[in-house]
Amino acid sequence: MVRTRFAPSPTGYLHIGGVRTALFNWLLARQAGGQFILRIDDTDQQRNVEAALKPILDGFRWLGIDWDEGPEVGGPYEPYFQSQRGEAYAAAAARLLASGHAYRDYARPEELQAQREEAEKAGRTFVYDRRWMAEDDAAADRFEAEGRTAVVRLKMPREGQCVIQDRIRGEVRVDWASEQDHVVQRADGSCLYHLASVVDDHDFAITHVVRAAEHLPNTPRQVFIAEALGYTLPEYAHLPYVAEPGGTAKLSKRKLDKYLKNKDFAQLLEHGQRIAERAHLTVDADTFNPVIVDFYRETGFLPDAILNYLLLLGWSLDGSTERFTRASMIESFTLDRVNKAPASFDPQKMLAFEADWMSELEPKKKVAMVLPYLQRAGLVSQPPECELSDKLTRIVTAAGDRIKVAGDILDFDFCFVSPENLKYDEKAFEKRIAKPAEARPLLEQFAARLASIEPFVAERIEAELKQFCEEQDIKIGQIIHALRVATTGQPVGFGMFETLEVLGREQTEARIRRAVLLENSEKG
RNA sequence: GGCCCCUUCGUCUAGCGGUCUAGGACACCGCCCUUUCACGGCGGCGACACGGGUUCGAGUCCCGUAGGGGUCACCA
Repeated sequence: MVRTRFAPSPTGYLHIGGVRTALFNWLLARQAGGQFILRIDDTDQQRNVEAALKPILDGFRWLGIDWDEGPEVGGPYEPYFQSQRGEAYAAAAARLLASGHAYRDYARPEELQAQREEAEKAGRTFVYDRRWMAEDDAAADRFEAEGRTAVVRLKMPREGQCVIQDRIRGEVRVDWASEQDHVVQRADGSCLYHLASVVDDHDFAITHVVRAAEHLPNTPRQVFIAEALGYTLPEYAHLPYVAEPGGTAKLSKRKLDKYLKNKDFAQLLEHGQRIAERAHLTVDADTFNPVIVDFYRETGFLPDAILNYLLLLGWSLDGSTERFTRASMIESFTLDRVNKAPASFDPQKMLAFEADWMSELEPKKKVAMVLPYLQRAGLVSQPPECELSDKLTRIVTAAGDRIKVAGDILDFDFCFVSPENLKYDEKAFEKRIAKPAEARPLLEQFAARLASIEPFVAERIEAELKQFCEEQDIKIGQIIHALRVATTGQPVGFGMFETLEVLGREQTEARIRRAVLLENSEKG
């Protein structure tokens, strides 16, 4: 049986690095037919755990990373909130005390701090001399008479080594002497994270502790606690962390300013912001960025693409397989092929995976993804008219790879506005319509021929325009750019004939006539 | 600073002593396709951090050096 867990603190957002850690845990459990558990590390007792947890659970749900036990679904080891398991931790602390693996310590924080600074000044490693350790009740009484209160501290070994067998790093050895007598229980009886974590992993029957490498230095003390409590150690696997774009430092949500200096990161963010703005999304400036999962959901990424990208950040099957579906990643994932070195987050490659997955999405699904953006932008009525889905299918098909994320549909907003509301790109209008002397007459003449195109479909439109060019003895390039600007307002877009078909005969004609009559000053 | 971890193209990586004049992907640069922008096709640029060993032979094993990172709480 394999049981893995991901243990988020309720912080109000789901970090992309956290998703990768969760993904690896999830993969391991799914592949073995085991369980993936979500445990909430809220020993810090925040005010509004529920609200801070929601974005995290929503994020996992959206990504399709489902948990077998945890918040909302419960499970045989309820509760899964550390804040509700204080008694279990306190009992463990008592056992540690009883067995002599921990002691009551009456030091005041400032006293220890002073010792610490002194040691640092003298250039030696701080080792607590256990001056305020109470080994018996008499000592405890004496300290209490001084008005001191006790915390429970681990009585760490001061010789020998802790040997950790890590599934990714191999054997890691640390001298016990370099460890501190960590506090595991406060004077008020509440317990600290390391004790809680070890107790939970044991009580929840976790078999594999797969977590970020930053926890590696914490592992000796956890091993000490687990062994003192007589627990069987779980398998440990410390993942290299996800590094910042273009760098090697750990990706953090608090260093956005720095990441903005990375061109690719800034570009991705701007891409998202443009979508948010046009779709009138109310986004939280604090969490709307490529480090946080919400960003991808709100701009219309595919969960499969994100998972695929994250899977390959620090793991590979071989030198060439890039594309993984959920099923294939569950089948192929193994811990021993996880890399040891940090992998830097590459916004461009993330987008490349997204584009790839999007290109294989059937039109029907694309339409469904894209529709909410048009509705929020106020470009289509709500509920949509029945012809709309047909129109959207044609747009989405014609747009093809140009729609990388669902929100990109708003690049084609010109399909949905009335001729008088069409906005023209100024430079394009100047270059293609205002300046060339032949543009307006050609447009007018072609507009006159629209009526004869039957049916009004791309193929027929193309034939008609080509014939028109032949008659006029011009190259197609001499009119098509003007035609594009006149009908879409844009210098670029998808196929011209598909565009006109989508717009329809009346719209096409009305737009050409408006463009022809338009003075430069009123392109608005 | 102590302790721990890491080190192949700009980035993600393949490589588990000879098949490596180091392979793939993203990015970048050309060319082709083309009504624009994309897509696509073809080609190009581009890396074993350094120094010692071991070995007939090292990207691959060992030891140093350098660099990078993580961590050192009555936070999680």
